[in-house]
Amino acid sequence: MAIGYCCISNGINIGRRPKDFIKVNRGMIRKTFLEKGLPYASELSLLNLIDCLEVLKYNVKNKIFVYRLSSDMIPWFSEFNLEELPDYTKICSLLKKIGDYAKTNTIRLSAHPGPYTVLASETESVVEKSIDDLNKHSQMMDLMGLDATRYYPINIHINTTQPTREEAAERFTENFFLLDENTRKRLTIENDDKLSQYSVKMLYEFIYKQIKVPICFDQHHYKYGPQDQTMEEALKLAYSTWGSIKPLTHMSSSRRIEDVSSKETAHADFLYEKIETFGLDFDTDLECKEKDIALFKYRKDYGVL
DNA sequence: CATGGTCAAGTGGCA
DNA sequence: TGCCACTTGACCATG
Repeated sequence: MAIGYCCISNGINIGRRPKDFIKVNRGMIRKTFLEKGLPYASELSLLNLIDCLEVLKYNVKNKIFVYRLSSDMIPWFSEFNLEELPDYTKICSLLKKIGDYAKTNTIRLSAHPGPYTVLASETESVVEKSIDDLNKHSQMMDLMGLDATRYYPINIHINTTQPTREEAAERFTENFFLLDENTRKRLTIENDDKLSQYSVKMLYEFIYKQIKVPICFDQHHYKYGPQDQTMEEALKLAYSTWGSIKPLTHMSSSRRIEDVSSKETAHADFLYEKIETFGLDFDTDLECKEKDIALFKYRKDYGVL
C-alpha cells in the first residue's frame, strides 16, 4: 500500500519566506480576472505548474508516490480553453515534464474535481459546465502523457440526489456517455458522508452495474453515510470494481477529535487511526488538513512507510 | 509585511 | 434563511 496526500504541501515551505512559498493554487478574484484577463491567468498557471513539478520532486525525496493534483492550477479554466493562453506552448511542455517525471518515478497522480462538478445535475447548464470541467481535467492528463486508465483517476462525487437517488444516478449514467472517451476511461466515483446520499452499495447498484465506473472508497465518509454494509463489506465491494488497476481510497479522521464544536464530518489535521486494509492491497490519499505533515506523522505513529 | 474583509461555481444539512 | 462544509483557503486593499 502506498499512501499520499492531496494538492498542497505544507512541509515544502517550512523555512521559506512567504514570498518564496511553493504553491500550486495561485488564483485571483473575479475583479482581477476581468481586469487582467488571459495573460495573467497564463502567468499564474505557469507559476503553478512550475511549482507542481517542484512538489513532485519533493514528494520523491520524501518517498511519497501517491499525489492528488490540485484542480486550481489553471485559474478560471472554466472561462477559456488552454490553447487561448499566451503561454500555451510553455504550459504544454511543463505538463509533459510533470507527466514524464511522474511516470519515471512511478508517482500515481489523480484528480478530484469538487462540489461544483455535478454531472447528474437537474440543471442543463450545470451538466454542460461539469462535462467541460471533467474533460479539461482529462485534457491536462493527456498533455502530461498519462495513460487514460484508472491508475490516474479523475474521481468525483455524484453531488446530487434530486429528485431521488435513483433518478439522479440514472442521469449520471446517461450523461457519462457525453464525456470525452479518455475522460470516461479515467472517471471514478466516491461514496458520500451523508445519510441521504450514496453508499458504496448504492453506487454499485445504481451506477457501477450499468457503466462499470470503479468506486473510490472513503473510510471517513463511510462512517457518516448510509449504513447498509459493514466497513469491510463496503471496502471489499468498492475494491472489486477496479479490475486489474490497484484501487485508490481516501482516509481521514473527524475534526471533532481535535475540536468538539466542529462538525463530525469535517476533516481533522491528522489521521488518528491505523488504516484498516482487511488484507487488501490498495493506495490511499490522506485527506488531512496538515497534508504531507500529517502523512509524516502517520508514518511515525504507526511505524509504516 | 501583517491583517481582515471578501471571495466563481452546486448541493444539502443544520442552527 | 443564511451559514457551513465539501477535495484545498487564498486574494487583495489597507495600514
